[in-house]
Amino acid sequence: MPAVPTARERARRELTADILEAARRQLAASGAAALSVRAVARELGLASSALYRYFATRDELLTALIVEAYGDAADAVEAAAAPAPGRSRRERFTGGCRALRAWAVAHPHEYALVHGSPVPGYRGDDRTTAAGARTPMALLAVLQGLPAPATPLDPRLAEGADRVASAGAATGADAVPPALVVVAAQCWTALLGLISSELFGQLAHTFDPADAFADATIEALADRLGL
Amino acid sequence: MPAVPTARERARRELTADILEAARRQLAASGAAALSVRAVARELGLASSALYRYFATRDELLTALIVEAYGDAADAVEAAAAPAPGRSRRERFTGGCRALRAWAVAHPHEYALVHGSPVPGYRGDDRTTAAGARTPMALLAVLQGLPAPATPLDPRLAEGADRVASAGAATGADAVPPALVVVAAQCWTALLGLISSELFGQLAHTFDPADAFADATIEALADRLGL
DNA sequence: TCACGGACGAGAGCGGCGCTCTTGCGCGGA
DNA sequence: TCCGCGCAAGAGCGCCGCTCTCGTCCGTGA
Repeated sequence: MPAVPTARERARRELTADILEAARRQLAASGAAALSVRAVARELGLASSALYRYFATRDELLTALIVEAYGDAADAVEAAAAPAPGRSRRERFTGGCRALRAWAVAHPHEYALVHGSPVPGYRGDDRTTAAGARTPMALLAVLQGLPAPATPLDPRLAEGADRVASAGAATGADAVPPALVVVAAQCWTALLGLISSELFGQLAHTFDPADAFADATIEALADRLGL
Repeated sequence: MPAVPTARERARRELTADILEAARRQLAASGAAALSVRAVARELGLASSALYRYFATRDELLTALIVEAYGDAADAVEAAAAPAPGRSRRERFTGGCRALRAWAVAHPHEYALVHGSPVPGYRGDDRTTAAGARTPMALLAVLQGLPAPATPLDPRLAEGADRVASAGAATGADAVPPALVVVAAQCWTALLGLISSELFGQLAHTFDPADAFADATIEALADRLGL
């Protein structure tokens, strides 16, 4: 590994980035199922077989996009949920939630890719699960130092709550009581349900457009967390 | 339309049913994206072109399966949420929610078909939205006669709540105060989020297996509705 | 400096897909 | 009885993911 990369290495890196960019564009335009290796190659003026030197499989290309999407969403949420002067804990939480919804509305295909039905046959690997943990952990970090809810912890949930807490400890999101971790997880699934329902048309002809409904729901989640 | 169907008509009906059955089997085995007209035809010993006399398009076949899936889920939920001697309102609600989750766990591909990311390019039509309304309406009907929650109705949500209420009036699910309709809709999206998170692997390495987590979440929803 | 190995892109090709069109056949209403 | 329509089959089009082979050219070690 030389300090100065060879022309080959530079070219490889650049072409890899170009492929990802074209794939990203196709994903945003038409969704994951419509993303085809051949179309990406066409857009780049390459033979489709050439792409397989960079991504062994369509699934690998998709995995790269999934990791990217998780990262984009997490960036937005972390920025909105970060501590800031004059920003209350409740505002950090609701801001983070709203940021995730806004990102999802702006990037529906990317959201569907990571939080919709898994692409058939696709096995999430460590890269994707790690990338996917960032956003919920950012929201969990907001709850640090909050008192446990009045309702005691269901013993059947203790193991899961500990797993979450220990995962959060690595990212500084420890010191959240297990019973609160459970409530937080419930709020997390509720938030995903809210966004998915809106994007996937479950709210058709009811609360549509859904801005007010989303805001009200997020406030209700904050209430439930005691924020 | 004769009282006695001709042999042609009988044959057409039977073959249509056979096609749906084979498609159902493929869906359950491999998911919606893997369902192919050609494979269904192969299973039935037909030329693939013959199937297009019965379903003009792969999407139409998928639509029929979607309507079926909605119906199956609604049957299960309605049975569990129906009034019964010695069954409290809370039990009807939580039973209905648990029934939906149980159906989803038993039929993950069907659940993904109706509540996952929409099949790209697929436009839900009136048939699917009508079929999809049955389950939430069954749960809403449980709330008939319940008092409105303490928090007043957000005026921005009044229109949507009215739409839901008027849709529910046709199915006997009227007499639910608008503010409660909003909370019910929030619980509905939360329930979908709970089930989707479990099925689509968002809970991986945390609350997995998710039975206890699901039960606790459903009880929390009942609490929130004042049941 | 040169020769060789390996990375590279192009092209042909395989099997599968959704979907269309044509062809020939047999049922059923006039 | 005879004609028309519904029907299944087959060929075919353009797409897909993926593989293999082949000629080329870069980069490195001798």
